[in-house]
Amino acid sequence: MVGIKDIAKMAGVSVSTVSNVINGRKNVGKETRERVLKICEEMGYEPNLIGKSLKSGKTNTIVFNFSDFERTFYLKIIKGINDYLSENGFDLIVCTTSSSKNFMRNNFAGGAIILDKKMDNDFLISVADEQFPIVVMDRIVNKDYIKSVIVENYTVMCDFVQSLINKGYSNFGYIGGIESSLDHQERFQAFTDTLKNNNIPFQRTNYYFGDFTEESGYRAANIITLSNNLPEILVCANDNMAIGAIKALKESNYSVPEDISVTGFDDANAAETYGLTTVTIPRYESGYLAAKELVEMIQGTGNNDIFKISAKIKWRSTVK
Amino acid sequence: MVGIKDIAKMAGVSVSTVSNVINGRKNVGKETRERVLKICEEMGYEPNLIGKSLKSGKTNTIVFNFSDFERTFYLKIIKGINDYLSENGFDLIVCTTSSSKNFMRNNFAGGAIILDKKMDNDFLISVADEQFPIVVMDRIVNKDYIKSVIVENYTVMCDFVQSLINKGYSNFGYIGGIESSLDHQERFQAFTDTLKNNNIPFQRTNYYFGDFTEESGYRAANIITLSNNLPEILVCANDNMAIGAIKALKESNYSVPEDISVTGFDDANAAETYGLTTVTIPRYESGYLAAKELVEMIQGTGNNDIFKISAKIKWRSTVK
DNA sequence: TTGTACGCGTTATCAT
DNA sequence: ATGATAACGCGTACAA
Repeated sequence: MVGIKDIAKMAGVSVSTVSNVINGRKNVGKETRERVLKICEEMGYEPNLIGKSLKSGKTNTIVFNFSDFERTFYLKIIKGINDYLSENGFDLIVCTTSSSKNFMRNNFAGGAIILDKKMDNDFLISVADEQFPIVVMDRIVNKDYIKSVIVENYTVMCDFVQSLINKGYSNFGYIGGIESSLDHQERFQAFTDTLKNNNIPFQRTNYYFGDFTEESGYRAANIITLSNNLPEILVCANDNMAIGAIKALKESNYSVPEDISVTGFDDANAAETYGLTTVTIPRYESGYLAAKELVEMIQGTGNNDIFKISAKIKWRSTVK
Repeated sequence: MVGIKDIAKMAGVSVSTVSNVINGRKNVGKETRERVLKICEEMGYEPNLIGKSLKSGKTNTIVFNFSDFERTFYLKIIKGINDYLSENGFDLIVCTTSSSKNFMRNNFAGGAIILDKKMDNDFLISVADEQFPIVVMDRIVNKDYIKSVIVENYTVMCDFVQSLINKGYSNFGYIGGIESSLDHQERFQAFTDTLKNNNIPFQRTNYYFGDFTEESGYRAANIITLSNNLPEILVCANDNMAIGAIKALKESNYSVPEDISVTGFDDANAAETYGLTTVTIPRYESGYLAAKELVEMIQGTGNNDIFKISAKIKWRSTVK
């Protein structure tokens, strides 16, 4: 590995001169500057990030933390983040939780975007400061230098359910889950609130449990077909469960949407294949905006208000 | 940020003693050890990786480089890599090309796994050495300390086509593409070689061009339906094109596989939905094995023979 | 314009 | 058993 020292030796100057040349300072003679640059070129010199960040305490590296390898839309978020950061001269490193913590504690990185729920709030609160701001996605953390970027589930879900009511649906079933994520709580709250505002009853017996996998939606729908009270429409907390439900319903010879309508949430890749009516979350854009908010905090122009991303209803064929 | 120095001050000992405690050396008194550990705990001390690798010149960090955000199976590869590395005490950072280069040039990282084709061979050859071995996926680079991990396309494709011939097919169509990736070259070579070995003619007019997107498969199949020579079976170079072709065929009222059979390659997520007969590539395993090979090179027990991953035929309903 | 000395966090070596 | 110090690669303040 060729370092600043080697260059200095070859150019017959001191390391500080090399450092000055590399960092574009003007206190170097033209002839010396050119000679040093030429040698750097020839030797393929690249500054050592370790030495650099060790000394300066500054860095252009951003950490993105995630861990759910099942959700393919995470790639879209990463792409959004990557695009904004590379447009703005930052390096991105993507890590899972344990590695992320390593890179967040030293001043190796200049900020982080956190998606993984396994990354606990206490840790984030302990490391976030002016020198290391953090953006958290899909959760809310109230602390200086921590900004929350969340999907506006509540509003869109209210709109969605209201639209369904306007279409004439009144007998609703819901497949949710035990998972108490903020996302899901909001979706379900919006669901019940909107029904209540329209004086439409919703009985707890019409709430079915899943775990957000296709398999669990399949099981839930099989149970529903065995009940003597088939809802007109089955609202599912995500697409995977909705698709599982559709499979089960078809196997039991129910037509969708003629006999029963089904909706999802996420607009996963498979949603289009099944013609599933669902809610599109702008994943790429949310990554891009999260990165933008982070960079603004780093540059001192940001704030830590909650940033809400709006979603859109995607009407397809599983609803009449 | 709390460092070894702070701990030393609080415990009233020297930094060396703290270092010795942290690194589990036995030359420390029991009472001192306990006191230091307690303070570390209280202060939330974590060793600084930068200082560590600055001193030792060694690192447990591995770079994984990729950039194609469209291929969702990349997540499976990453998971495979991540699992092996975390089981073996390495940290993984995932970056796109430009950032990757930054982290590969200093001794910040101890090795790299390269998937992105944009990362040119010349660069890889220039940085790979004993201190920084590299695993390349889906390409072959002949150089010490660079190991190639590739999917064994040729053999499985030969088996696949031979099985189809054994089933009685003899009039083949092929949707390939201009992309001259090693992967695709091998698949097509295996296709033509196997036909030739069986004395089955394949005319160039039965080769249709796509660009590996669903859309291009759709267009290609529409052209095929307009020809007066519908093949018995349409072999596609990947699943996306096969699915596009199936959609086009169905829209033209051809039944699959009754009127025409279709095969893909990849076993993408949607393949199961369409009942597509295809070839499964063990993505997770290939990531896991790539990481394993890299770690072995780092530990000096590896070699740079080409590592071939075998794929399996997945028979579904689009073939008779 | 150039060079010297120091500090960043850690570990290894040598001394006490 | 414990401590003092040099070293890693770089940037920078300050001296020459």
